[in-house]
Amino acid sequence: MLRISKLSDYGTIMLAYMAEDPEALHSAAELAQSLQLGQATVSKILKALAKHSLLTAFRGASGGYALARPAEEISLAEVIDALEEQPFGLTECSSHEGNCAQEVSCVMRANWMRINDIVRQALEDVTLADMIRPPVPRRGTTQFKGVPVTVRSSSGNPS
Amino acid sequence: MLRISKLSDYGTIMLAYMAEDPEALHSAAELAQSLQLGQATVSKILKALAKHSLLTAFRGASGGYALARPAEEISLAEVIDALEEQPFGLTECSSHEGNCAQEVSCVMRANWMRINDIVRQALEDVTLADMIRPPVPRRGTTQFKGVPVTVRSSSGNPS
DNA sequence: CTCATACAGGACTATTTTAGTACGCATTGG
DNA sequence: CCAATGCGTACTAAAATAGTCCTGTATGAG
Repeated sequence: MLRISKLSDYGTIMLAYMAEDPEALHSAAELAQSLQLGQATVSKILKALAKHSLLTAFRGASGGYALARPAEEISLAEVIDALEEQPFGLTECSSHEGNCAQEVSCVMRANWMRINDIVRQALEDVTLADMIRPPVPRRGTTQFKGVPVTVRSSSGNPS
Repeated sequence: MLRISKLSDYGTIMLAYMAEDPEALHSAAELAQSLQLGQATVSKILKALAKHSLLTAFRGASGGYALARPAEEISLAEVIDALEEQPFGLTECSSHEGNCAQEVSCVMRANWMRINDIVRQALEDVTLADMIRPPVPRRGTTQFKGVPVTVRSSSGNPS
């Protein structure tokens, strides 16, 4: 379908949870407990996130995980990249080229890729910090209506 | 992952194929032949599309299918709606409410829904007519209206 | 120094989803 | 009438996903 995997979903929730207390070290056990998820599963997700440098792991007794970066700098796209198996792309064709049997499908590929970009961008424009913030119908400027999200341009000197 | 099903992919291709010759009646056999797909599969997809009024079916000898509407009026969102099982939504939570065990996840739901809207919109903005048209790098026409994809924002300001 | 705790990495199993096929029924043009 | 073609549904097969477990390594506490 058109849905992120449960692992990514969990991962987002876990990261959001950790983002609310970025200083603390969170162990797999704690997270599993707090979020009511299987410990083995939580552990698996944490490992993947650490491997992709979204989390920093501390081993040993009283170890655990902490966000590797501020929540404002972690986008959903990164989380998904870390936890989904397949590359990214709405269609198979959009991720790897080559095996289109038909011309029509090849013509469409470029179009799919453009749609992909839009989705991708939407995911990149939202950070963990945004996710734990109450709904915000609009904040300063358009929140993430396909445009600027982490808005700091209200004051006149964006970039 | 984050990918439409093969059925939707095929469906899009099939519709695009038909859109190139909207007057003609296309039988399942013909499509299977032309697009090199299994006839049973093609047939299954056609049925679903007809059921959702994207195609009009003609039974009996020398029957077949034809687009129910001009290609300009059929969006990818409709195709996907017709061919995907689950409702639509990047997360489970965004489609049906209720079972969030945690507060964090509930706070996030609204945010996911916004992201959903963006994706949805991107899919609604593209029609079959667009898909069979060559790549079209340009924006600002009626092509991929609405959603500017070029925005940036991944700069976090963690203060 | 030793041990319990906690992460690392990988293999494995179970479950769920998706893809693909089959088959009997209904419709219709020739 | 009958062969072509769609209709509906049930079923099977394959693949992807989710979830578990085991063995190894690091490290803080006692």
